[in-house]
Amino acid sequence: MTKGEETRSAVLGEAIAQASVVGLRGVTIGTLATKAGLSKSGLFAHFRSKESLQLGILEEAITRFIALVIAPSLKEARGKPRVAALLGAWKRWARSEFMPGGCIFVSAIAEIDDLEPAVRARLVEAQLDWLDTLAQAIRIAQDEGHFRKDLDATQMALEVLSLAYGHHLLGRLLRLSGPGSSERTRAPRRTSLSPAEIEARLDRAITRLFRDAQPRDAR
Amino acid sequence: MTKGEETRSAVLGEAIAQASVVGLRGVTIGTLATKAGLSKSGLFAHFRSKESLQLGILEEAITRFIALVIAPSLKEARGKPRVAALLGAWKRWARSEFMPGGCIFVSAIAEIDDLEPAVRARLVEAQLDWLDTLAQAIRIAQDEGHFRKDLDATQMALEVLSLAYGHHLLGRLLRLSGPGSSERTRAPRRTSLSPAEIEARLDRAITRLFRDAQPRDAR
DNA sequence: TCAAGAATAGAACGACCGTGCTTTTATGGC
DNA sequence: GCCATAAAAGCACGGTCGTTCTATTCTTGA
Repeated sequence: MTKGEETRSAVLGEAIAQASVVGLRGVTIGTLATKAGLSKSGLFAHFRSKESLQLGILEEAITRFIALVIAPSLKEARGKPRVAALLGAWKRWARSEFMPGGCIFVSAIAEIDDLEPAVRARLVEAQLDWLDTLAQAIRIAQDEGHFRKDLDATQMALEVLSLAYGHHLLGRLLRLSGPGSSERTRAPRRTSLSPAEIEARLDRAITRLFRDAQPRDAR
Repeated sequence: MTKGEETRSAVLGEAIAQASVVGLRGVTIGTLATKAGLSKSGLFAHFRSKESLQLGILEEAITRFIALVIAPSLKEARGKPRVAALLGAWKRWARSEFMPGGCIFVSAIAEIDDLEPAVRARLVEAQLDWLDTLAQAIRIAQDEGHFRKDLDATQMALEVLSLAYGHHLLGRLLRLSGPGSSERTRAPRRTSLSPAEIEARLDRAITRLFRDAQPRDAR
């Protein structure tokens, strides 16, 4: 790998971290350059525009997603184990140390309205692929007899992904509201919810989904 | 209402629309002033800092949320009807015409990492209140015998909200990927998903949740 | 080893950001 | 209808944004 490619990929690593926190739009060339130990123009030379930088970040994230989530799971046994592996890998992905702000795709989807059209299109493509992968794994699980035949695989994939994304959002909401929050006075007997709680409850929800998806005679 | 209060609230209305699209952080004083037909400094005088503007936007959104979602639903009959009303009102809320970018809270939660601490704290407070309201309504439904006694109300509230937020994100992801997207070639037989589809599937998921929550003898 | 070319730095640009200060204009109670 | 006061505009500031152009330093293959 040539020197240029090397720094470019190092920059993208930093950029992913930054984007996961402040969003794709919030990644600033100046700040990114400083963090990466480059001058603004030195960094800029690698990407010839901000849009192309954003596309580069997204592409790098997609590559890592495939390597860390999709590929290992596809090596698992067909059927329920593979579906479970996909979800387990995603949960690990969502708290990867290289994305301190959580899953970069969730952030990007939330800010989709003001993304450059090309970036938005690529994001949609990637998410549809991911959804399709999930649905396909579920269909295979149906064929294997692990899940009910009359199950709607698309529906289940969508539910499971929604639960994951929703819990991810809510978990981060609480993670960043530590004991420093001004007044703990009000709100007397409030629903107990810590980030760890939320993760456990996501597990519970998915477990229930899986149980419901099993053939009747297996329940 | 004095003139100042009048324009202030008009500005906040515009600001909510803007924030739902570009996020709280993306709301710029200059752009907002232009949209509202004011000069930058004229608008700035109403809020003495950007942080206080953001807090004002959030507070106004919370007020509207209570008026449009919480209050009407609490007038519904105790039990399942009230829970259903809350969810129905939320779905209407999420596509209110005054929030062209979708639910402002979902956007805000996604960008929570880089919100001013005070704004973040208020957002957390509001979301916990909302979650609590939902859980409480579910508990009442249990007392009324509409839902199983051994149900975990917090768990169900979290699941339902996660599904709503997750579907909201994914629905918007597709809504903004109209027929203009460059290449429709690849990805041959892809899972059929339009925004309307997604909303219908959210309904299906919630219906299933409700059915599972009913006492066994009612199923 | 040395030159060709890649990689980076430096300085500058116009535009917009949030925020103060001063001045002008509109409002509303007497 | 006048006038104290509220509301809005005008203007200027230091900073940062993305981007361009030029100059310098480093890589690398013959």
